[in-house]
Amino acid sequence: MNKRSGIDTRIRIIAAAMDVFSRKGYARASIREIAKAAGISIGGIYLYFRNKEGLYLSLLKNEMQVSAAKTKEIIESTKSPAEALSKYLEMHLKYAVRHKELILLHIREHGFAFGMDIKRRFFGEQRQLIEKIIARGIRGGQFRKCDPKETAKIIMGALRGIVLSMTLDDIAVSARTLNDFFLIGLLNEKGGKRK
Amino acid sequence: MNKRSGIDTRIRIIAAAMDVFSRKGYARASIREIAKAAGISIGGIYLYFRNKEGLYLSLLKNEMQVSAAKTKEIIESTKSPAEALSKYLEMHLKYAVRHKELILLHIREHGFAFGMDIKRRFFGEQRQLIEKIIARGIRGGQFRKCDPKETAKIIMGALRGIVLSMTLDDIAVSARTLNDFFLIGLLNEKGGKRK
Amino acid sequence: MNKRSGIDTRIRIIAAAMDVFSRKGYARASIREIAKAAGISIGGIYLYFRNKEGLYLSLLKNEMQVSAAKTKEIIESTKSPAEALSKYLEMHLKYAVRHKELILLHIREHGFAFGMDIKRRFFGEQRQLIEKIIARGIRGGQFRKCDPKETAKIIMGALRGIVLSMTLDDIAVSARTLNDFFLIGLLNEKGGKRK
Amino acid sequence: MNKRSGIDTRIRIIAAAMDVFSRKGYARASIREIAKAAGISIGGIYLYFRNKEGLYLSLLKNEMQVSAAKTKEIIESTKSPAEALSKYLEMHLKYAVRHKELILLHIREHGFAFGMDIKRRFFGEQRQLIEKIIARGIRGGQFRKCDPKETAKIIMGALRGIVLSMTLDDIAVSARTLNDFFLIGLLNEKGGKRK
DNA sequence: TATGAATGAGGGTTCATTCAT
DNA sequence: CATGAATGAACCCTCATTCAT
Repeated sequence: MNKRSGIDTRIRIIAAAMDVFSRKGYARASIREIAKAAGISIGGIYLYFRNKEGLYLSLLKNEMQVSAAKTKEIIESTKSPAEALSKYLEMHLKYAVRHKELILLHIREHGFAFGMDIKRRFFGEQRQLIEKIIARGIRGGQFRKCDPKETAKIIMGALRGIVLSMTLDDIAVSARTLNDFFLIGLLNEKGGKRK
Repeated sequence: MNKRSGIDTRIRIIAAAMDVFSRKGYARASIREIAKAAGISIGGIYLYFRNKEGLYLSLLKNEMQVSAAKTKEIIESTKSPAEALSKYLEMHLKYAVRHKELILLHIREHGFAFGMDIKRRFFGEQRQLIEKIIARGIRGGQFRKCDPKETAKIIMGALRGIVLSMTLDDIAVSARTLNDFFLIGLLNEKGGKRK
Repeated sequence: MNKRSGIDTRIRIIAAAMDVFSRKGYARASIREIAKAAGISIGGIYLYFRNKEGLYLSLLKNEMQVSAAKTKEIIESTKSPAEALSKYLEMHLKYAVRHKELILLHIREHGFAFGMDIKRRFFGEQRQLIEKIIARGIRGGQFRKCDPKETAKIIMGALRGIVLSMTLDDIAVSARTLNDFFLIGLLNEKGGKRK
Repeated sequence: MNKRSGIDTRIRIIAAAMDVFSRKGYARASIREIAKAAGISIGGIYLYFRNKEGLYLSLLKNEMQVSAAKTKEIIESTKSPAEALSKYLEMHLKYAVRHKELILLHIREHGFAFGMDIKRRFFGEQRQLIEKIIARGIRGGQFRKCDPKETAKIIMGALRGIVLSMTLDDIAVSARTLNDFFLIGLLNEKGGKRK
């Protein structure tokens, strides 16, 4: 009945899909429910997305683009490696608190036939960013000597796990404690005093 | 083809279920496929398990019991807190490498309506073990002062995430690096040299 | 073949369900068969009825509403108690002839977990109507003295049984004979000559 | 484990089947449950009965034979037609009270593909007995003139219905009231006083 | 663009029946 | 005689997808 721009409708579908997918997971979410949540007809969904898989993929791409952009911006605008790392951790923690379910969704559906490549590329890029920060920190003498690649992997994984635990086990982790944990092991003694 | 011992059949079903659940996740796994993989008829499954949920739960309980027993044994047979923590990390890492898919399965299905209580209890117990080790380490002066509970949470979460990353992203993490990362932040300077 | 009005489809499903349920009984009737008989797909049934039980209940409610309305109208438009009873018997007999299978269905499924309350209420109401007629007849001196409630129960039951026998045993009972049988026993000697 | 005579086992199966069929109806009764109730294995049932249908048929035949014999005996041992009819009604009423569920079972499963012929024959025979009594009563001047066949049909049907109502609607009907209802209409004025 | 009735494959589950022991 | 594990067809139901309107 209401004339709405196609763009608007598309956005509303994605928002609805996020909600439903997050609550139910991919398999248990139904197009019917997404359509209802989006205030559109079942068939309407298929005007904007090829199929359920396509809808999920759109979601995923969207999320990761936004996240990647935010990450890049934050990191590039910060000089000190320690501070950059701190900010990176903080950002992910804040994001996790706000988007618990979405994070859980993507982790759950990881290993899913489709979307794997997208996720792998995203995590790969994120890891390289961390790697660069660490390498920079070592070169500048702020961080102790270690393999930047290995350490980046561990940091990425550990962060992911902590965020996951917060979501799954309803555990609160303070940004401060998290920061301590990640940085104390990294910082050189002399530079060991956090800002 | 007919007539096999009940125990044997039960084991074969569980093995098949592990395989299929791990590859597909709970929702996408079908009893039909599990039955075929187990070389049994559809109805046969229901002679050994009440339903799909019961089958999954059996898997879960089994896994967690074994894992809990192993953990306890390892930790209790070790004196030094640092060493105990090291062994704990190493055990989980080894286990993760061997049971990638199963770990992914349980993480995926965490937050699932059923099985939640089992998982929460298991993780709770594991966390308490770590907590005790840390507290012991602090009392003994080997670990720096920190909140044992908070730190245990972080270690548990981080370890889970690293194991997850190894599985999802096909990333290898050496036990040595992992150990460094977790312990350096924890050890006091004087005890800072790893064994 | 595609696209028919929703109302039309609903009616066709109910008709098909009546047919199949009547021939097979509730448990042995399959949704597949009803769908085929209605010229609709399996899933189509579920667009109009919540489930098999809901479909049966719809049938039941429909039938009983129509029947109750007809009964009330007939009885209220008749002055003489004897005549009212006659008409009531006649109506049920005629109805039974036309809807053999449906009657059998409802009798069969009586005592069924669901629908019990609906049926009990319906039969209760019908019995009260008969009770009133009898009481009126006794007060007016047309019927011999007897317990109206007891007698109403017996008449209701007897009628149900006769209708059932007609259906099950393929026996024809003339309205005239039935009338004689039920009324001669009730009328006083003076009123013993039927109208 | 226990050695039991085949006959004994057969009887126990039939008793168990009566119980389960009565409570659940044919379709919803499971061989598994009957076997358990009979204290025998699933396969054991099939040593005594060809299949589920055969088991039900055996039950049916058994019931009807016993019932037919009892009926015949009672009626033939009674001289007065009115008394014979009274006794017939009383017997069925008593039987109905004791075997509610079984009666319901047979009515429910009437119209069932198999067993139809058995039931029809049984009811036919019973009706002929009533017919003979009525004819005898008319010839002897105790009963008013009426069509014996028609009336027998109605009596049989009515009785069945009343018994059914007692079962389904949990309604109690006293033998006395029933007797009055059936006989008063039949008796001539002069013979109007029941024994 | 938008609708929603219709489709039908495929899901979990049950259960009469068979058969090696 | 007796067992009960095993079978597989058939059940009810869901849901992604299509298409006439």
